Amino acid sequence: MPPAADMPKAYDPTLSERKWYAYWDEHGFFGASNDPQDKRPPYVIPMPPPNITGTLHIGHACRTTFEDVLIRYHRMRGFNALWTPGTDHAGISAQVVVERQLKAEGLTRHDLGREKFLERMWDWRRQSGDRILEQKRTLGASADWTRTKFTMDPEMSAAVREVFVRLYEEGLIYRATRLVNWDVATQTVLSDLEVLTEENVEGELYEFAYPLEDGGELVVATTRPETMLGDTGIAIHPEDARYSHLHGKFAKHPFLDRRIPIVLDAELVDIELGTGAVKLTPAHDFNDFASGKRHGLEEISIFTLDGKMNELTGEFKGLDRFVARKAVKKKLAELGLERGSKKHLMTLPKSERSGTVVEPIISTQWFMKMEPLAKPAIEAVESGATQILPEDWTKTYYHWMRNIQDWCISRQLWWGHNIPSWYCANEHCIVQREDPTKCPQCGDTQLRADNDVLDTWFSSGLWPFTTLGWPENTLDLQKFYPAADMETGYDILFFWVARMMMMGIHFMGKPPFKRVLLGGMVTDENGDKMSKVKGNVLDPLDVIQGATLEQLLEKARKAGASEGGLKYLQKTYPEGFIAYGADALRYTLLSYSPQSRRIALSVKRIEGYRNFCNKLWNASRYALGVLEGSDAVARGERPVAKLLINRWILSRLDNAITTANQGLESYRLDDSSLALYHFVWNELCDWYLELTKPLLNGGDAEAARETRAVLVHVLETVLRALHPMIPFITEEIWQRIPKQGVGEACIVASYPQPDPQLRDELAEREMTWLTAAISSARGLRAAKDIAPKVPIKLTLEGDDDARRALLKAEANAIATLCNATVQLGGPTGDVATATAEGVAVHMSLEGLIDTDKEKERVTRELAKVEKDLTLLEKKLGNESFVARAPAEVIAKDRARVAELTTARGKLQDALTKLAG
RNA sequence: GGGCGGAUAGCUCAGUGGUAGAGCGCCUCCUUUACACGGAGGACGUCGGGGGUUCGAUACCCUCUCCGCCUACCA
Repeated sequence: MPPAADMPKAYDPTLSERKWYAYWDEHGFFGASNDPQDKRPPYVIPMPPPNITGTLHIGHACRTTFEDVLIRYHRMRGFNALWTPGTDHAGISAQVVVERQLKAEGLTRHDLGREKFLERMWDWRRQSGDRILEQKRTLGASADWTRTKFTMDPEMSAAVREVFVRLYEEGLIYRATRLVNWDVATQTVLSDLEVLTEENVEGELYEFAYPLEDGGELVVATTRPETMLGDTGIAIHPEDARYSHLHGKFAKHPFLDRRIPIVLDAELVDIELGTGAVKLTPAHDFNDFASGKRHGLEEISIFTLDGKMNELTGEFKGLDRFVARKAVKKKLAELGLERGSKKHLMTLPKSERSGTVVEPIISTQWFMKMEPLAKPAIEAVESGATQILPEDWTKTYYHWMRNIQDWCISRQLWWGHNIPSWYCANEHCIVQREDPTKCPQCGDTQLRADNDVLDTWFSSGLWPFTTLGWPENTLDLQKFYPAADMETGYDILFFWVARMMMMGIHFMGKPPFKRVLLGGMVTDENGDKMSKVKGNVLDPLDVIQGATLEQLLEKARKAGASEGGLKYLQKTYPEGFIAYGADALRYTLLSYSPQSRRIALSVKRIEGYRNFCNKLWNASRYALGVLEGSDAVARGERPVAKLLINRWILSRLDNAITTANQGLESYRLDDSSLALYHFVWNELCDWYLELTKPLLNGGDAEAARETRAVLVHVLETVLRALHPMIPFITEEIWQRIPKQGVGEACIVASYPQPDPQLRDELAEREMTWLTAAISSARGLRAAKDIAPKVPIKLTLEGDDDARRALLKAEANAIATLCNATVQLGGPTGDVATATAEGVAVHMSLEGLIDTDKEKERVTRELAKVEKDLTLLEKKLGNESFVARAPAEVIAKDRARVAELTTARGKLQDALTKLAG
């Protein structure tokens, strides 16, 4: 392999162009190749097939990365990383996007016609599928096994139909006429989860009077005056003395020929609120509907499906519902029935799909009973059969599952699985697996198919088993059900995960996965949800490959960004992005704690990890340069080390590897990545590499040999440890390392494992003394403003024999790192003194003018020591503490007191000298 | 109204019953032979307020305030 010489001085983030693939055979043996054309059988496609789709969102980048790290880790541990990754389900986003496109063109799907609309849906899905594929590939996804299927594939459709019919036969799916949420723009029913509420909309609480049959009037209040056209009752509270005489009487509808009964309803009416009398519109309000059922009131629908007034509304017929609101108010005013109006803050239910105000209407729809399905799904989590991580979410899961309502599964859309039901002339409903030719009840052959389709989440909820060939008992099904991990965002815990749990348990007898890993939602750096309209969407490809502002604007425009969105882009990224590389983006995404619900992705942070990659790159260049021409070779085993720094770095390496493994095993990838980051930058680069320099140039051949052996081992090992997170750069460097018997590529090498035997506590303790001495000396140099080039004279003093021995042994290293001449002993002559970790460093001030600055510095240091000392002495003087605190805590504090006391003495001496 | 979460350095966030951590930002110095995408040094926190438990609380319990998210309802 080419050595360091051909490595550019700066890390090139675009090296992700060079990619290594893993393959495996039937024995689970992993091999590797950097030739994408390599088709050694049984070659496993390293990428999902191109027929996938989904939203374009950096959230997917996050999940792809998380998943890929786990895959790579498992592979390196030697497990067959047969993985069942999350699918991109087939629905909602595509419909929203295409419908938005149509809206922009001034069209609705009805203008386009069913066939053309579906064509357009497929087009969009193909495009977005290609795009996601590209994103995943660029990010380095290396799945050994993918199982991504499109829920609209024909075989899926057959499975969906089977599920529907079975649930119908079991009585879990039924047809009912109920009040449902209706979207008047797209003309479909919505499930509760698809209705969004807009907070604190300023509305009007309008009051008007119903004339009573026996004379007089009853004043009611409403935020929706037009619904009075559908009023069939007025409710009063049974204990309301103001109105009790009206019970059983009737009001007269002012415009329509209708008698309106006055009923008592303690459940609905709040005496304090409004006028204390409630108009009832059972056909258009959920509470009124319930109240209407209690009192047997008529349900009169007054809207058409597109949100206009229907033929039952007399003169208002044909008006849009909001126009009708004004017209009704005008008419009431003319009749002298208006009784006032107040401003009223309320929440407005809107359709997630179209953004229009949702209208409750009475409609016949398909429903699914949820309670019998939810119960075992709750039990699965309670028993631990399925674990939700982070665990906080289990509470939310239980809460939702325990309060679950029946699910309206039919939609009046054109994109989705058809509901396998048919109706004859007598309105008999037929549900069966094969298309029927005649009605089994009346023999009618003129059958009409149900035009409705199923809610997207119905088929998505079946995904864990239908993609594996269900209802056939295939090998795949036996092998891959249940999956180990389900990795997704918490925002679809209810939509998708909960439904997969219920359906999986119902049809397969066990929950579909052992763990549910919920990641946070990726937002922009202000914590706002990414939205194409707002222009704050970060495309992973732009971050990885770089993009100019013009490119960003162009892309945003295409995606339908608003003017404000474009301005946001211009302001936030005036220069566009430079290429940060896939490794940097991956490392950034991993560094966020999975506990947090929000991942406020910041470009600065990505830059920080790009810098880390550069650091690693250059550390490797140094190491490879040092190794050149030597016989040092990495063998995957720890070399024997006698020298302090070598023993120390090996011990610290083991520490980092321990934490990395723990993190990977507990899905705390943030812990793993932080531990390795810290090891590489703050231990390997800041200390070890610097300390190898005096050893390698010191003329001691054995020391240099040992150091090279350790250096190559540490570098090779840490690259393997980092590989799952930053695969591109680690593979690139790893291929250049002189090594023997550690495999053909990092992607298939083994993951370093911790070994408690490798810990060297003595070395770690001694190293704290050494670094303390060096840092103290550097601090003194900085405090006295002595340029690095000017050599200084240091006298080192240890509190005990162990420290004195260490300082003596490492005098040469200290001299090199501090550009100093070093001797041991107490302070002589004019010196500046610093102490830490039981090590005092005296810097000679000969030839330097003594300044007040030095006094100031020592005084400050002394004050700090004394403050700590006072605190500790007070603590140790507390009898309760000494009596009750654990012995080791007390011993630790006592040792610290001793150390601080010595330090105080030295500093006081120094101060006296300065004064004298 | 109900549920869940959060409040820690200027910003974004980790964390722990034993005298506070990271990244970015800030200040000073340095182009030293791996790295200026760098190095050395430095400043900065009554860990939201108030109670309690404890020898000891930022951490555990209670309470208040503020902020998110989810959910129900508002004639």
